Amino acid sequence: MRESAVKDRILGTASRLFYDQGYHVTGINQIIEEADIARASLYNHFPSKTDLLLAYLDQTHKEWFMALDAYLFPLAEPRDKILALFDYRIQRQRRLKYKGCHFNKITAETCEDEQVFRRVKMHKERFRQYIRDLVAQTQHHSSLDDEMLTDALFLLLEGGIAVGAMFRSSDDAEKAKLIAEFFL
Amino acid sequence: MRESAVKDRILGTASRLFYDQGYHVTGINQIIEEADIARASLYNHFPSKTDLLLAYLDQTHKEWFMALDAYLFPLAEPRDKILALFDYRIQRQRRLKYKGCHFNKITAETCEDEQVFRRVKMHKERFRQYIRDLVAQTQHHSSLDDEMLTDALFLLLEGGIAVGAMFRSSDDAEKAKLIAEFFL
DNA sequence: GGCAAAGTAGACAGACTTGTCTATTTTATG
DNA sequence: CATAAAATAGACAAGTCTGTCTACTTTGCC
Repeated sequence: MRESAVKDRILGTASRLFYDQGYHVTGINQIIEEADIARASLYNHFPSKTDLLLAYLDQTHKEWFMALDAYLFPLAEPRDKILALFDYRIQRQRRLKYKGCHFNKITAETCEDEQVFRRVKMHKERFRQYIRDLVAQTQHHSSLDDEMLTDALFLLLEGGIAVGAMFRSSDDAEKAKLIAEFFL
Repeated sequence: MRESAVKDRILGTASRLFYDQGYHVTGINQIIEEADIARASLYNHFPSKTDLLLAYLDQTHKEWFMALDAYLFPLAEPRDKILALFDYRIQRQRRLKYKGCHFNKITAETCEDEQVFRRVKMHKERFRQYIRDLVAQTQHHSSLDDEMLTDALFLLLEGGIAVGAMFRSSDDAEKAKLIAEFFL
């Protein structure tokens, strides 16, 4: 039997609230209410609020890369794929009302939890590797070597999204894309 | 008469805790305890926790630019000043244990407060302007125009610090500096 | 139909939260 | 020295938080 619909609704609601409002200001009571499920159901599926947080991070990580793969799939040229990385994140931010990167947000909120920290690092390192693989397939006319180009693209992307959150805008991510085009 | 030492101790303790642990997990009780002052003293100087937050942001903004000015003051060449921007932030992050930008952190925590939002935007826009002024004084051999170079530097800096917070490291900010040197 | 699993409703404990208030003591200054 | 301002200790209200528990109802499956 598939995962219960109740569990999905709990995690979905919690994820939305954790991202939109923040983890610490989101209470179990609010999750219960908005997901319209019983208190015991939540604690049956997730023994603690921390477990819910970790499930949120795992789920977000998984969904994030699946959506990215789907977004880049139609494109043939590695260079186009790299530029589409910017579009992917810009569109996503537009949909999410410019609240920034999920993993950046949770890092800013929960400083000490090692399990959270590990997931954040894993997600970002994997994204950097994703870029590295695309760069390796591209013949760019940049004076930077592949590794530095990878870092430049990664930092422009992360910077663009982070600044975008502070300005509630995609302007900086768009600028980041324009700058990236100069390298490629 | 100068501002009371008690007020300074309240704001100093609150600032440290807001940054280190996060705003929402820091309670008034903890601030009182660690600052070693009376409850009524806190509410006498700061009518609410939100006022304390705004004072924290104002104070941080002010101190941030003063320390930056002091850091760049000995340098003559605009190009050196630009590169020193990276060093300034790297050293600061090392001292702060790589918890990232104060304004990025508070943005991630408090989404809706317009007064917070305004201060964050103001701080970042002023920093961008700071870079823009330095770029205008530099004769760089970049194919990017002044405005794009400004954005590139700004985004590399912000990206480097944000990523550094997620990895608890200054590696990415160091890389950002190396990339920036190619432009200049 | 029967039976176990899953879900529900809601009370409850114990601790924490922000902010107010009173009463007292310390400090600074004319 | 006197007087006003500032700081203190601590009780208190009213609400929130997470997590546990009991009792009941619905659901799915053999």
